[in-house]
Amino acid sequence: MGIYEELQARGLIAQVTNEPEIRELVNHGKATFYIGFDPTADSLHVGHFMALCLMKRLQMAGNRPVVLIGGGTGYVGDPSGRSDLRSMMTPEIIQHNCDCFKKQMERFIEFGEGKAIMVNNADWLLKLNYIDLLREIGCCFSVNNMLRCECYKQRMEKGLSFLEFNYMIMQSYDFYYLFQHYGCNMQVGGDDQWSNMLGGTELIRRKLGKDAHAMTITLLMNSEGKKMGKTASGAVWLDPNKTSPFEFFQYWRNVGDQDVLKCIRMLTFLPLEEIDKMAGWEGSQLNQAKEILAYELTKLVHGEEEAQKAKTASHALFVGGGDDENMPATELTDAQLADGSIGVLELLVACGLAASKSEARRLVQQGGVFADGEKVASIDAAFPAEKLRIGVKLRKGKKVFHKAVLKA
RNA sequence: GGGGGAAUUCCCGAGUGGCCAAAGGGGACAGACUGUAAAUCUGCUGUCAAUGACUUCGGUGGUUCGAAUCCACCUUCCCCCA
Repeated sequence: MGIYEELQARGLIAQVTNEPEIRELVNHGKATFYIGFDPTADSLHVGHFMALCLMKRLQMAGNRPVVLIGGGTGYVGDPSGRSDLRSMMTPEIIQHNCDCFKKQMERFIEFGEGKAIMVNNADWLLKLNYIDLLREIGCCFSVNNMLRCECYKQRMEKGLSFLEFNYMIMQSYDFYYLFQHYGCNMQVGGDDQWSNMLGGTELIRRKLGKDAHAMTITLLMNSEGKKMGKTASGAVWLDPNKTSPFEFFQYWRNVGDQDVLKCIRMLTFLPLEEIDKMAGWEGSQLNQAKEILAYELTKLVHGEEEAQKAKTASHALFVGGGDDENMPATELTDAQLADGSIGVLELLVACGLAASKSEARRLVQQGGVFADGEKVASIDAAFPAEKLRIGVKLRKGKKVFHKAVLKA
């Protein structure tokens, strides 16, 4: 089984420009492919992670990865999959985000001589001259065709600025540039990038009369058709300071039944035979699959040690015992106490379990708050200093645990 | 450049002088049921020293006893004409 077949079996390939040629290319390690990452935040998220994994798989099969950091395209902003205008980022923020991306990527992909390379499109895009670009590249694009692209169609009602309209041209130019300077013959990206990527292959064909390829990765959707890797409070980040390994673990531990196998197949590096065995699992046995998924992913992103810790903590909290070693905790100071104790409401807010005291009040009144295993019955409940010094284990709802400790 | 419309709470969306902290839906959160899943039902969803008070309907001023609602200007967006 070649790498192409494996990717297919894992459900990772969404669309390709020319299947036989791409199959030939990647199965024989003859592809030099690039994936672009726009510095839209100061950490990578799950979507990026999928792309990096794909990169790694292709690299293991002998192909050469090129990581493109969008230091230049970040100035423009990709309208794909967006219903509104992206807020414009300052050069400082873009630079900062680029640096953060670089650091995180080095954990997943090996860079260096004969290995992966990293380039930044700021190096060539920022130098472009408007008139030259229009004459050289602009003439190759049909506005009529561009407007037919899905990524713009969605924006025709809400408004699309000329700035964003140019994103496709920038991305196409990247491919054109990499094709010439790095021998890059394939672009890989999320499925929402399809039209932007075709812009590149088209440009190469028109300008150079040569064929380049494009392959898109299936977007990871849950059974409700929503993009995975998002929580109510935002993306699931790879940066442990933004999404702790425990939270990361729990996110995957809690995916729906219908989505577990798909996630394992697409995201982990477990052998396919092993995954196929799980396909028959049902009911509570599927719970095991979720743990495997959570463990494997946490291991990939945060390392084996953190994965083990997260798993242990999860077991302690949900299966029983009372191990609170890896529970998220908040340290209180004497200043937060009044008359040697602190009320539940204040405590919940201090620990970040409630956004306001009103919310805390609601939680307690609805019976959703537990302290050391006991339901907190009244909003007037208070915790004395002696108790806090030992540590109070708080539970909000069924799944949110937090420890509050008074600093000695 | 000319004309017409729009902006409401996390999102969609009602509200055209007092009965508005603002209908309805979605989401989120909590309870019951469960397997840390899904479905379902219930509650809840601005803040606070909480039968009350305070802040919020794009922004800034104004009219009024009283403004999400009326007026002026500004900002952003949409539609039509060029």
